[in-house]
Amino acid sequence: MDAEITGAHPPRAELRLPKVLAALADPARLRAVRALGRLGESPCTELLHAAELGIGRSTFSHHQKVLREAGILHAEIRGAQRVLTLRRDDLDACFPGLLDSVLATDGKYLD
Amino acid sequence: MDAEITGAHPPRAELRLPKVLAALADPARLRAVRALGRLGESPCTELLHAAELGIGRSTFSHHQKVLREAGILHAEIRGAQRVLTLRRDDLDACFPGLLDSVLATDGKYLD
DNA sequence: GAGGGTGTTTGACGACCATCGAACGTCGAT
DNA sequence: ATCGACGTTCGATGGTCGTCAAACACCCTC
Repeated sequence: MDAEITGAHPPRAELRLPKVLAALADPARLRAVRALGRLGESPCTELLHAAELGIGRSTFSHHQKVLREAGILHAEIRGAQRVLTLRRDDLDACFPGLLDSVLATDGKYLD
Repeated sequence: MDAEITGAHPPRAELRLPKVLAALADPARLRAVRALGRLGESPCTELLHAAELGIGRSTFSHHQKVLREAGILHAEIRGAQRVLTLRRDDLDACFPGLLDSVLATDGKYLD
């Protein structure tokens, strides 16, 4: 049965800018978010490969948790896998222009 | 004689998004940047008080250095004090919309 | 129900970070 | 020359972070 990850997603009113910025500040997480922005949605392992992060599964799991707890992405259990999506509506409501800016930034300014 | 702080300000082409985000992710630095956005320009001590950071001078000096090395602000020696300004043009050129978003975010999403 | 794929959790380790106080250098004014 | 305001630098401390490997839990399929 499909299900939410209860308790792990902060509601919109509890999003905080410093936490969001800190979550986006790590190069691996930033690449994952930008890849997810292109893909629309993606299971963890698929995103791990698509973003070419060069890190292990457990480390990615940690990053995914940080992004989730910052309110940046949403995880939904679908069958055997967790499908990740960006929380575009909530981010745009709280921090207008921030996500668009991060997704649109030229790749030459990444590393 | 008035002077630049040579060597401490990265040129526009060397700005990096993870570094900028990391610099903005600290609550004290974020408040300082937002206060500086309101003031336009400000000497260190004045900004330290205007932003109500609750930290000492040496700690503020450290934060100012982090922001400067990330390319977020510019420091100019004017007489006995350092006058700080945001590098709006460079930030807007590299990360369109980012600074505006950070400055415009509602204060209720800060802490 | 056995097996393979998927992702999490735990413990550990090294690196980095925010903070402070004290000492220092510099500038303008007295 | 001395003084006070301004800001930096240094060393130390306590906390947080990114990474990994190993072990675990879950789900789907055969």
